Amino acid sequence: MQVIILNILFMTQNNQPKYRSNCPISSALDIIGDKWSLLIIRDMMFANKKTYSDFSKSSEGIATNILSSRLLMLEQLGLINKGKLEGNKKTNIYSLTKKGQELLPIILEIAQWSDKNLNEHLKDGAKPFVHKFKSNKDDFIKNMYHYFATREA
Amino acid sequence: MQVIILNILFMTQNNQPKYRSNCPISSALDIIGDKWSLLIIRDMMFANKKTYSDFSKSSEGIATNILSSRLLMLEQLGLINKGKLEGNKKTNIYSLTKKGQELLPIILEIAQWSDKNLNEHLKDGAKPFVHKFKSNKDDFIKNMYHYFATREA
DNA sequence: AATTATTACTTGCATATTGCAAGTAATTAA
DNA sequence: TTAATTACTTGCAATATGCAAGTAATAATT
Repeated sequence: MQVIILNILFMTQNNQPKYRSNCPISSALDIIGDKWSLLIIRDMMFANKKTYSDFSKSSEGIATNILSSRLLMLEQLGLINKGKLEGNKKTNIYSLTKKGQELLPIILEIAQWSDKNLNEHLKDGAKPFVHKFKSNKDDFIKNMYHYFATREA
Repeated sequence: MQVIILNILFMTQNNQPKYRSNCPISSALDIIGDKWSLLIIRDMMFANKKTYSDFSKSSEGIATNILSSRLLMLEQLGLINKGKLEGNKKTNIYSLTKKGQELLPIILEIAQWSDKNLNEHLKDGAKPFVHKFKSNKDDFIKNMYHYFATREA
């Protein structure tokens, strides 16, 4: 019996994550409903961050123990992969799986919501980005997926 | 100086909520980046829940103290309103503000993501709903906003 | 070859948040 | 007049998060 306790979800005896209900919204929140998971994903998507130390340098200042547990959880749930570059045995390279990449529309809708509803305190830097997303969401998302793919190669 | 401590965000001396950074994604997560806030919003949107006891009967089983603090936070941040029905001095009626209603696209994208990526354990009941959303997102959202408006009247 | 730096963590402990059970005060219903 | 409902609060235990320091392996520098 695996005893790894993840911070949000945890594994039952049969090694299945335990969800609060079978509602799709609730179940997603069991995974990404916290302050940090989506920020790690954000940094992978938009800042091309790949390594533990990359993530630990986020402007929000994630604690290393939280980072560690989140990376493990995201990996176990299949949102990210953990790998190495050849010729380097030290540095772990984290990358988004398809399942992880597909969080993009959620993140973009969040950005759009904030842009509209929280802009008293937000910097204007994200405005052109959000504006472009709004003008043609499907294209924007398609282009981002293509960008993810080319980045890997 | 107001000393109300909200569970996620908290107020500074000048009564402004304190965000971790000025990133739109991080700032939204300062508000809705927890396991419960979006579930309350979900219940208001899709189950037409309005009262404290409505919310306390969610299938995920929110604790009443958490419910209480979340309702207060959502109200203070302008995502929901608190009111009464005339002729009833007891029951509080909570309703979504525009700011709160506009979380709909986020929630729908979350539902779509779960439908695709978590469906081992999800019930099929939400499938037609998600399918309809996918077929024409803009229309779907417009119809939902219209539904919210007519419900109030 | 030896020292230093970097990377990816873990550990311990304090603080904050959540979960649970019980209690309360103000209505409203029987 | 009593009972039930509603909207909470309170106390305490359990979890999760935050912070500082430590560690082991690898890689870079001298």
